[in-house]
Amino acid sequence: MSDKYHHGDLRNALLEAVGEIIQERGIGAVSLREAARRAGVSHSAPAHHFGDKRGMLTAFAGRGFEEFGQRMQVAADEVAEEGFQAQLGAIGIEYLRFAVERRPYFEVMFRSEMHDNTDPDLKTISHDSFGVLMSVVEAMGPEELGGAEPMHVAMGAWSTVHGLATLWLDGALSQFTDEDLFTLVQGVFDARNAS
Amino acid sequence: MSDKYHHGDLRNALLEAVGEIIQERGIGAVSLREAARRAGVSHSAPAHHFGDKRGMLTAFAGRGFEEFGQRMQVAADEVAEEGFQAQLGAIGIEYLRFAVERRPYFEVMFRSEMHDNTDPDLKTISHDSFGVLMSVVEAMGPEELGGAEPMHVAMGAWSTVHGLATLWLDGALSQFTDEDLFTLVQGVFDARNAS
DNA sequence: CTGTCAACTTGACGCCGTCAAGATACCTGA
DNA sequence: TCAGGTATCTTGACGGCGTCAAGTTGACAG
Repeated sequence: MSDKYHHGDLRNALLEAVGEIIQERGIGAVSLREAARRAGVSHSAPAHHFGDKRGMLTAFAGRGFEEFGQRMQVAADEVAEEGFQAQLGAIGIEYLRFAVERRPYFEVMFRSEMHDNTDPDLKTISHDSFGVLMSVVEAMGPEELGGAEPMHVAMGAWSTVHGLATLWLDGALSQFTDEDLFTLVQGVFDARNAS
Repeated sequence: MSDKYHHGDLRNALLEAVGEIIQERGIGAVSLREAARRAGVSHSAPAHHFGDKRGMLTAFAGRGFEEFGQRMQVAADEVAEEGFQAQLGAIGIEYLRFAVERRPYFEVMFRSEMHDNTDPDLKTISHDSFGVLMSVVEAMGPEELGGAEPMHVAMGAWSTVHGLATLWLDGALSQFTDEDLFTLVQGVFDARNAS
């Protein structure tokens, strides 16, 4: 399969390569030609599968959102019996865990200039991811919400973990280790519930 | 001055050009050569002032943090007599306002691969910006903090507004208008204080 | 076996960042 | 005043990049 003229699974191989490149050399090092090189094909083979660079990263982001959405759903389901606050906490922790463990996906997913955020498939799947959080909040009663709008509670939770994730990935929290990040988010959650 | 061999103020002109490029064509369109073109100099003139592309964006980020820190300080000072919660709110609003109004700066400031975040000057000035928020939180008494760690409260506030800002800039909140963004953050703050 | 079509290659174009070498203007000091 | 040095900017080159056009290969249906 490796020395065939037709690769057989080039599309997947290229997306795998994109992940490796980001992991090894950062998001700035991603190129169609480097991905092609790693997949063992010619420099313009990727264009036939993705159109252009943006198309390739859009497909990559789609893959990321797929795994992301599943992990959010699993995290929420696992603690469903422990109440809504536990679910929000679990989603938040899993959000950060995804950002750290799957950094290549996360970076492309939330960098609008990297992909085509008007792509219908991408819009659908990214919207679904947010739906996991939103459905938890919408299931909460007025007493759990403290009388606040569900949307405001959801956006507050989402913004906080997203902010922590991006600040950490951008090195703004270099004072903290990986370990610290999770004790930090727990502390932030606790501080919030306390006030 | 415009047709002199020596530009006279090239460094500033280039940084201005960078801002224009990002505003007009996005952060992906920034290049040393385009900045040079807009400043009316040859393609490799920028290298003499900034070393390389990363150096130019590091200087640009430094400019951004300078304005950013001043605005945070002014925002905190203006409502100093209204209490700590008012100060936190004012800082948060100003944070978002800066992200929206000065998007070119904000994007480069918080994209680690764009600049050199080991640069001593940049580290100092970005650390000072966070100091504005930190000093407000540290001035709060245990009753205002609800018994929580000051660092946790500060990180919670910072993460939330930073998350909102980046999500908005990345188009993840395309459902909301500019106007909505500020009513949204107010709603998020209110929802938090209510619970 | 043959025609068709998708998958991939080859080669070219202009833009990019970077480097080396050269040209120009300012500026100090005698 | 002017000579030399230095900072500033130009010119030209290199390889890597994204993209496009045209050609080649191989699978597969009839």
